[in-house]
Amino acid sequence: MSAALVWFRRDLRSYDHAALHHALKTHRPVHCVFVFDTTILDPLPRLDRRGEFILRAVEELAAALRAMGGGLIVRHGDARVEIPRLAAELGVAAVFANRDYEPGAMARDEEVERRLASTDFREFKDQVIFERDEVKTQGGTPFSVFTPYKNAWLKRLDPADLQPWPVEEYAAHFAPPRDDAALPTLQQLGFEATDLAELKLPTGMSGAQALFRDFTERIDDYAARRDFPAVKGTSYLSAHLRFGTISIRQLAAYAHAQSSRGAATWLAELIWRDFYHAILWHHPRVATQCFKPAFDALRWDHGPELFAAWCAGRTGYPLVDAAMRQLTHSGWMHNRLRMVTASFLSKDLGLDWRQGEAWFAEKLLDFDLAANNGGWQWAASTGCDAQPWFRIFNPVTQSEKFDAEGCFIRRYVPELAGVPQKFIHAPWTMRAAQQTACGVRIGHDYPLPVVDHAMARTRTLERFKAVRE
DNA sequence: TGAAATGTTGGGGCG
DNA sequence: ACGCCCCAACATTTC
Repeated sequence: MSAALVWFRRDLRSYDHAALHHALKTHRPVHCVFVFDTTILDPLPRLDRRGEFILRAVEELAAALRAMGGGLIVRHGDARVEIPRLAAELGVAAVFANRDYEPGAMARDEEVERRLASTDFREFKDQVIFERDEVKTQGGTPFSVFTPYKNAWLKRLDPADLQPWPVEEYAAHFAPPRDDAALPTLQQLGFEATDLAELKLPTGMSGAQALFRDFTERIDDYAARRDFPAVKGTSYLSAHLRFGTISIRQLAAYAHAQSSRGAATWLAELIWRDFYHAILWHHPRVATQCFKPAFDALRWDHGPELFAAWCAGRTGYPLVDAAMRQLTHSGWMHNRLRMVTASFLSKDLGLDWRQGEAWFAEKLLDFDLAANNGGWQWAASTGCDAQPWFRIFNPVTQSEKFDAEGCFIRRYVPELAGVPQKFIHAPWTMRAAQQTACGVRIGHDYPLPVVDHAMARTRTLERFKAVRE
């Protein structure tokens, strides 16, 4: 048996791991490596929480591999250079990795494969249940509408698709730990300490499992509770799915085995994730352009001050502002609010969805290009199976429906803490005396609405009418 | 995974 | 008793 190298990327776990399983099964000894990739990390802000989240996950991964008799080699540099160099140094016959579907990652992997020369580069499906063109229409074309995709996905699903890829039983094939496995510090990676610990977001595989265990107690209520940001209704697993500290097969298998409406609804969300990954793989152009080319002609407004107000959570619409502050404060935003704020940016402020997409990409701990892009194009009505362009969220109505008592608003917009429920969704409708009574001056302590929704709606309808068909 | 505009219906007040 | 109006409640259509 020849030696192999398993390259960890967005699959930071030591169980149910396709590349690790296949490497261990067919090679010996098997080395493991993680590269803190400077081409990815260096452009991030110094206070980005992802540096620490990844470091914590890699620490736990290294410990778990050591516990099985292996180890994790760690490099800090350009993966396109580090991986071929390490493969040559170790004299491995093959490099194993789990497939990544982002255009940039695919280009990187192709470059690595070229530089590996005679060393095999083997990639595996791991981060989704069905990848690329595995789910297609009867005519063999890719789906561009979710519901038929989901139906075909469910029909195609076989228990084998949800089986874990075992690791531990092949532990004897691990190469023993080397002496160059020391982890860099956060500072050496170029990041400053963040508030990740204060946020109490569980990290690593163990943190992911703890979150999942907690969610299994609530999954049956998911359908009924998921839309209310003040309620603990969602799984809070998104960042862990992003970095692979939990296995998609473990989650999908659990959800599929349940019979509740909540579990079925949550499984549909996991299928959305597969769907958007397939869309990005089939249509890499969506990363920078509208899925529907006709909408590339949309003339978005130029409004740097409006964009700044949106980012800062100072638009004057309480639910939008609470959501934007939740994002900055915690690196996460409730999914209902991702729709509300995305709709507000593109339909109320009239700004290019790519501006909002970029802000989310910078701020979200769970940022994933495929899902983020898909969600933004859905909200902006430029995407596949997007919401119709004339379907425009009313930020006040959404607030009344999904944060009726204003609990969520008051949590993130303390200026409005004293505003009575009757006015919490539209505080500018209070008379001066009422504002004084509840301790806030609208336009002074908290902004007046930066746009009028009714007028903005009319403008958006005109904007889209100009380019429809 | 909307909301607004418009249309319809039916109960109650009233002359 | 009856027609008329008002308007809430619901349904449909339009964007």
